[in-house]
Amino acid sequence: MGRLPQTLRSDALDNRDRILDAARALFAAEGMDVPMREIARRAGVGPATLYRRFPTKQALATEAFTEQMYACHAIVEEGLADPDPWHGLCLVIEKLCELHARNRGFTTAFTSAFPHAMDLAAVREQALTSLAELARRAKDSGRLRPDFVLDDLILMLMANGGLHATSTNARLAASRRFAALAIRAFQA
Amino acid sequence: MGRLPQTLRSDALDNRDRILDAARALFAAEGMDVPMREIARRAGVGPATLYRRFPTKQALATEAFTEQMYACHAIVEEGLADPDPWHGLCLVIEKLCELHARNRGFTTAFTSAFPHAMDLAAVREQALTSLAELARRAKDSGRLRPDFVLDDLILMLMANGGLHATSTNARLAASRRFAALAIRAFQA
DNA sequence: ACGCTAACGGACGCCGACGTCCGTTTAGCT
DNA sequence: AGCTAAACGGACGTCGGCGTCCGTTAGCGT
Repeated sequence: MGRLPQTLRSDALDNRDRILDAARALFAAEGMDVPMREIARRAGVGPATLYRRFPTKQALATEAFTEQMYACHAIVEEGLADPDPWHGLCLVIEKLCELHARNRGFTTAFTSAFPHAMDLAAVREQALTSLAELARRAKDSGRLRPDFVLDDLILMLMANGGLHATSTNARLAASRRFAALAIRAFQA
Repeated sequence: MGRLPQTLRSDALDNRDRILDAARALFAAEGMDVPMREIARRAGVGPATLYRRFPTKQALATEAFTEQMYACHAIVEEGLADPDPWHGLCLVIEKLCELHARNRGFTTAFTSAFPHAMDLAAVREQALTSLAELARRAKDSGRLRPDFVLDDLILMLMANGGLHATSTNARLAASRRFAALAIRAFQA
């Protein structure tokens, strides 16, 4: 039972990065159902190389979206740092909707697609905790409806994912209007 | 160039009905991406028979959803008949959301999937006209926000389609909560 | 009852995506 | 420079859905 080397060769590492770049671009533009081979093609590698690094599409997606996941976290923290909690919450809603609108695939991966928690679950939970805290403060400030629950926001984010449109710009516009409506629904 | 008979034989007509039933059931439950063959299997016919009646999936969907389309129309008319226009509009929103939640496929067919207007366009337009009238009255009554536009409602319906869930019941629950939020967003 | 033909459905070939194997290339170390 | 094993990628077999052809069945009119 020989030990595998933990350190990738330089060319292998380079290919890995190119694969992730390609995956991110294609997932964002086309959604989660792009063929694995197209990602490989775009990255300039053979299918075998892709499968060697990421045995399954979920593994690839998990890796590709950690970046976006941390972006979500950052957005929430930023909102939490806002002196006006209601204003912070509004910013969070707007920015999260925009982020999701820019990434066709991220939304589906985030909400339904991957039932079993891809490793991002931890970050997700942390973000949710911060979000709950932000909501509590906003509620205290009297601007957020007292009967608001966190699930309402999650529901809205999931619904935001239903805004299909061929062009990214159209999706962005729809998403912005939707965020505005969501905010109106939440305010006291 | 022989003339084709305009009248279907009795067994053919029977099969046609069974195909439509199967299609409606499967489209509602599984969404628009069920294989044609599964519809045929469920209807108890061969693939050839299915393709003979409906050369394309869109043709089948168009026929299968006319019923739902008229249901939409009826819902809007019912809302229009309500003495309280705001209450009527709320009912319309709730019922439309529920209808879409019950039919996984209808939403996608209705919103984005079929770019070129399936024959239902006429009914759709008529429903939209009635809806605009209802909105006008609701606005006059002062309960609906003055800056409401019809597109906002369409946006919400599209977003409602993003509420994925494995079970129909879960989807229904989510849809109801969503409808309530939408109504809150719209009221003055 | 019988024949004509509409209608049926099993079977076929095609295609695109999948995941893997294996002969070839090349990075990295001496 | 030369060697070794890590890494590559083209090629392969499989699978599932698609749309069609053609030999068989059975409705309907006489």
